[in-house]
Amino acid sequence: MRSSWADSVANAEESAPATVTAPAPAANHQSGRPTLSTYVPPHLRGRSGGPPSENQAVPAAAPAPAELRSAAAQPSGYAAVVGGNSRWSGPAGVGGSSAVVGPRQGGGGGGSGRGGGGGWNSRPGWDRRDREPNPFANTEAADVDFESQENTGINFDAYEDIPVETSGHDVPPPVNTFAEIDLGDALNENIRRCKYVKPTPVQRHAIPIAIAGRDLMACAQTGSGKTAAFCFPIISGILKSRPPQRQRGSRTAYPLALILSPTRELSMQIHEEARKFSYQTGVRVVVAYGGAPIHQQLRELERGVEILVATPGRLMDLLERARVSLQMIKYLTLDEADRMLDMGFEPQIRKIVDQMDMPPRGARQTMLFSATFPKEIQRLASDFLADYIFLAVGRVGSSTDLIAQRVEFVLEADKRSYLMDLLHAQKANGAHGKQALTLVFVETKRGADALEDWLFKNGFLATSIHGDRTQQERESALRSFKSGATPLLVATDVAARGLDIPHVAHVINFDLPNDIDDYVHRIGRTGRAGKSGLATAFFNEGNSSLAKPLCELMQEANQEVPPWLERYAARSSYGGGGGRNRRSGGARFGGRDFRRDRDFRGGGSGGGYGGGSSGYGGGGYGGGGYGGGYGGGATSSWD
DNA sequence: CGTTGTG
Repeated sequence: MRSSWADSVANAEESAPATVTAPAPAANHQSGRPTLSTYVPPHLRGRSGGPPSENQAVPAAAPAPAELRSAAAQPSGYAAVVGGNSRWSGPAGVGGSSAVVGPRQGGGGGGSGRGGGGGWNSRPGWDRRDREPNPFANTEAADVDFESQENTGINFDAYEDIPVETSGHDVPPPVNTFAEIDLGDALNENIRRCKYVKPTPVQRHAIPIAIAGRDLMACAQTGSGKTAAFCFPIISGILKSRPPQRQRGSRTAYPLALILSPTRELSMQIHEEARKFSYQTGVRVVVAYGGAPIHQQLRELERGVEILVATPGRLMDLLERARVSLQMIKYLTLDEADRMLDMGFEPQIRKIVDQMDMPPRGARQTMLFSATFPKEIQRLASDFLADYIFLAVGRVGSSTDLIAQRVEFVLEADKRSYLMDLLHAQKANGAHGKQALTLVFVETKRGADALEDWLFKNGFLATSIHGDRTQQERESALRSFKSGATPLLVATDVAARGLDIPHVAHVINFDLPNDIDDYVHRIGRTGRAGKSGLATAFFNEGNSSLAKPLCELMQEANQEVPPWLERYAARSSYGGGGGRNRRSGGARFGGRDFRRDRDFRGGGSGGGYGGGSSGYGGGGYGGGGYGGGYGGGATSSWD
C-alpha cells in the first residue's frame, strides 16, 4: 500500500532528527542519522539485491554501520515521545476505565465475510509473499560484531537428561523430532531456517500437548525454545483450520491467537520470533504496544492479523476503540505468566480475558508459560484454564549452576566505587578479546539514570533502559547494548524477564530486588544456552529479607554461600521481617503442580484436576515437600 | 519499588 510506505517514510523523517536527550552521549544512537536515501521501505527490507532466494542465508555483505542496521531492523520509525516523566497515573487507570466496549459487529456470525473470495489473500496478482520482509535478514549481521557465530544460541546437548514433570490426565507423549509432528512444509522450512535441528525438551513435551488442544501450564527455561514451543502449535493450528477471511470493510481486527507479555521489548522479541516461524505461511503476526504511535499498529491490524502479540495496556486501548475483537480467539498465551497474574497486572489480565469478548475457558485453548511459578499464582492461574496439563521442564539447578553467583557485602555509600573496581578488573581480564556485556540492575528509574550518568562520566560506555525513557530511547539502548557499542546497560526490572540478549557475561545486582523470583530472572540474563555466566550482588542491611531465600537458592545451585550471609538468613528467620510478601514463605514454585499440594488446593476450583495423573511416574517427590522451599524433583531456578 | 494506554 502506497500510503503505508509514504507514512513510514514520513515516520522515518520524524524519527531521524529526534534528538535523544539521554544524559550519556553514548546512548545516542542517532548520531549518524540515516538520510532518506538510506531508508528501506518495509516491503523491500531484507533484500538488498534481488528477491531473497529460498535458502539464502544473510549475505555476508558489507556489514552496515550500526545505525543503518538499526534503522532497517526497525519495524517503523517512531516519533520521539515527548512527555513528562510519570505518564502513569496509577494502576487504577485501566481498571477504572468505564468505556463501554462491545464490538458493534452485530451479534451475528462474527463476520465471516460473505463472498470471502474477495479476501485480501486471494486478490489476483497479489502475492503477499512478495512484500513480506524477510525476518531472517539481519539475524546474522547482528552477530557479526562477535567472534562466536553460534546463532541459535542453544546448546542442545546441554539439555539432555532433564527431569520432566507432568500432571493432569491423558498427557500426550513427547516427541523426539520435529518430523514426528505434522507441522506442515512451510513451518518445517522455517524451523530449518532457524537452524533448529531437534526440539528442546520443552518443545518435545509442550508441542504435542498443545497440538492435542489441551490447556497448559508450562515451566521452562527461557532460551530453551519456549517461544517456539507455543508458537509452532498456534501457527500449525491456524494453518490446519483456515478460517473465513474478514469482510474487507471492517475496521475491527479479529485475531485468532493472542500472546500477552509484560514488557514492550519482550513483546517485540516474541513478535520477531513469531514472524520467523510464520514466514511465508500466510499467517500474519502483528505486535501492539504502548509508547509508539498507534497509527502504524492500526494499519497493520487493518490489513489482517492471525496472531496478535501485545502488552496489556495497548491491547485495552485497541479493545476499547473496537479496533480489535477477541471473539475469534482460539489460542491465548500468557508469557511470563506468573508476572502477568501478579498484583500489578492481574486486574488487567482478568479484564481482558474475562470481561471483553473472548471465548470462555474451554472454548479457547489457554497456555501459560513462565520460568517461575509460585503456587499462589498457580492457583490464580487455574481460573483461566480448563482441564489443563501441568508441565515442568528443567534439570535440577539448571541455569543457575552455570552461573557463578557471588554476593558481596557493600554499604550503600560504597556501591559506586565497588562497581568501578569490578568493571576495571573486568576490563583488564578482557574476556578473550570478545565483547563482554555487563547488565547492571538497579531498583529505581531515577537510580538507573543516575548510575548511567555517573558511569559515563567515569569513562564507561554505558546506557540505560527503564520505564521513564521514551520507547525510542529504550529500543535504542537495547540495540546499542546488544551490538556492543555500549557494553554496559543499567536497567530496572523492565529488562529482568524474557529478554534474550546474547553475550551477557556478567549480571550485577547493584540493588538487589525484594523478591527472590526477580533475582532468578535477572541473573538468568546470563549463563544462557549452556554457557557460563557470572552474577554479582551487592548486599547490605537493606536486603535482609532476601537473605534466607537467597541462601537457599545458592545452596541449591551448589554455590558457595558466604558465612555472613547465612547469619543474615538465620536472623531474618528468627525475628523475621518477612511477613507480608506473598512469596516470602517457602511456598515458591518448586517445579510441581499446586494441585498436588494439599495445602494449596483449597477452593481453587481449578479446571478440574483429573485426579488420576496418569503421566506420573512414582513418587518422585519424596523428599521435597512444601516446607523445604524447593520441592524435591525440580528446581525453582528456571530461567 | 517496578511493569502497563492516550492525552
